[in-house]
Amino acid sequence: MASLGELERSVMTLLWESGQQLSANEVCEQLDEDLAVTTVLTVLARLEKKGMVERERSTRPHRYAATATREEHTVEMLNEVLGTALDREAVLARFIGSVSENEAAALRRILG
Amino acid sequence: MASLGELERSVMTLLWESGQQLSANEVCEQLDEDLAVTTVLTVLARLEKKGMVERERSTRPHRYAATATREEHTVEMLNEVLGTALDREAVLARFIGSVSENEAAALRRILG
DNA sequence: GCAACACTTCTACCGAATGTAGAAAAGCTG
DNA sequence: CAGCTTTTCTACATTCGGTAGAAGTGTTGC
Repeated sequence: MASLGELERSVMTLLWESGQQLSANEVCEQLDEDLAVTTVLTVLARLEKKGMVERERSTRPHRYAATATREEHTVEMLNEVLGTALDREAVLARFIGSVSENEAAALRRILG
Repeated sequence: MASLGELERSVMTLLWESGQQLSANEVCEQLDEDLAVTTVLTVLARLEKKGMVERERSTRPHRYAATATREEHTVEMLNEVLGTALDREAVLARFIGSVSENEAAALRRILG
């Protein structure tokens, strides 16, 4: 389970893109919408509960960072979806067939 | 967006497994839980709205069927997730690295 | 054609998740 | 300690999904 709401996703995107620990205030400023800091704090707390964000509590503005990179997270999601398949190989086959030729070529390279 | 609730998923599984059009009553009977038919009708209507189910309105017990096979649907989900990636090739590479050796072998075969 | 039954639609309620933020509490700094 | 910054608590609104009764519509046997 790692379904994210709209705002939660925006915050994650920010954390992923910044690649560093950010304070709630920094997140708040860098978001497009004009939200109260408490709102951002609530969202960060929820993301922490979901395990998507780690909080450094030893500094005074607490600092938050994504626990996984964006790519790692995406791969987790992919595996979650694949886990619902009855016939994994069949699904993989179709899936591979659905990506671009360039991507298929990259896969060939990777698979050796 | 095609996130499914528990019951919605059960109903889809049933439709996928039966592979045919079913009436609300049939779905109801074949479900493990003991639900009112109206409940099943509500769920089927919601699934129809989500585009996951097609309804034949010309027969009297309306008949419902999945619009895509289970595999097609899973692949769609995979593509949806992949669509959120910035660097698709990187994600694909990691993803492929996360499947079993057997599956990787199957992919090699498929990719020719 | 109508009564009785089958089926569908409407409406509603509940709980959980998410967006939103004020009020209150806690920590820091001069 | 006073005042500011930051965090926590609490709360409310909305939406989604599970659940189903009441009311409406279609069908069928007579």
